Amino acid sequence: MKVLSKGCVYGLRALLYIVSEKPREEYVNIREISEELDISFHFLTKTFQSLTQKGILRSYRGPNGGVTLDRPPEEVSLAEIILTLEGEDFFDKCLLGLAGCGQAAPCPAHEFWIAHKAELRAEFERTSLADMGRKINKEKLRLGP
Amino acid sequence: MKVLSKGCVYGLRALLYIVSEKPREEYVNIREISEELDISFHFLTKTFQSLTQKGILRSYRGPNGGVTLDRPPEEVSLAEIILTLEGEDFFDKCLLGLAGCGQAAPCPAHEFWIAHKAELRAEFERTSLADMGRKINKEKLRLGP
DNA sequence: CAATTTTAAGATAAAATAGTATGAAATCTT
DNA sequence: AAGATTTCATACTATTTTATCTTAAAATTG
Repeated sequence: MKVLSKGCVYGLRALLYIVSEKPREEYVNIREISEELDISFHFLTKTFQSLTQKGILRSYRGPNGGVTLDRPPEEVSLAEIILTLEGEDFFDKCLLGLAGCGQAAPCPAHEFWIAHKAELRAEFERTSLADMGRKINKEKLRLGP
Repeated sequence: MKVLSKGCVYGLRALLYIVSEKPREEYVNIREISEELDISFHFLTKTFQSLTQKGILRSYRGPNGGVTLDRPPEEVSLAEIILTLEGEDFFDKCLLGLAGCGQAAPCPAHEFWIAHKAELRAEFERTSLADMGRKINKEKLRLGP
């Protein structure tokens, strides 16, 4: 049950690194993060662009530039990060992948699947970056899959 | 949030077709199912092999051969079908895809993710093929994604 | 024995995902 | 102002996964 794409996981790990290792408001060099977490620099760069556009990160170009959280980590939910990196329709998919599935023509799994997705979304909404940062296991952040 | 592979979805749709359209114990021609549901015959064939090996389906070769449910649909859970077609480790994966994540070295999402997977699994366990068959929307079964 | 139908394994193709390359724009240092 | 640094943006390539097709074998029927 692979739920998140690699890009999304990279983004999450990187955000957790920033939250747990760096002072708030300090611009962190992307190259440093990529080396520290063993993630391709250019790939991470792309992921960060989406997070910057969404207002989760703030960026600064030029020497000593980098990225930093644009808001306190308490105000960034896991849901927002995932929706940004996986697409806003993340929670809208039918379990059986049927395009026409919906209130009007529900698939046999529609009812319970919709309830289940709502629960999951709520859980993701109430989990903030700060919450996750607190639970972090620093050694593990850098270990890939 | 794509959770199931196409093979798994095909298998489910095909099982639902058998349950809802055919008398119990009657061998159904695989080619017929593949044409009726617009699924590649050979692909479906492979999927059915797994279901047969698992004892969900029973098969019969030769003229008028085919597949039929090996057990009453009340006794086949959605969980069993999914575990068969997606692999037995379906519910064991870390949200962040970290190989080392577990009780000993939990990732920041470990706790709630494990609870969530358990719930989902329970839901899948108590949903039977018969339950789903009852909710079926015949036209929709054949529409692809 | 000939026709039919599932089983099985391997090759091929298509799609999705991941990663790379390049150059432009912004900012800093001198 | 010039040159260095660093993010931004887009386009391209490679890899992996998923899906499909090909071929041939085994079982069953008539």
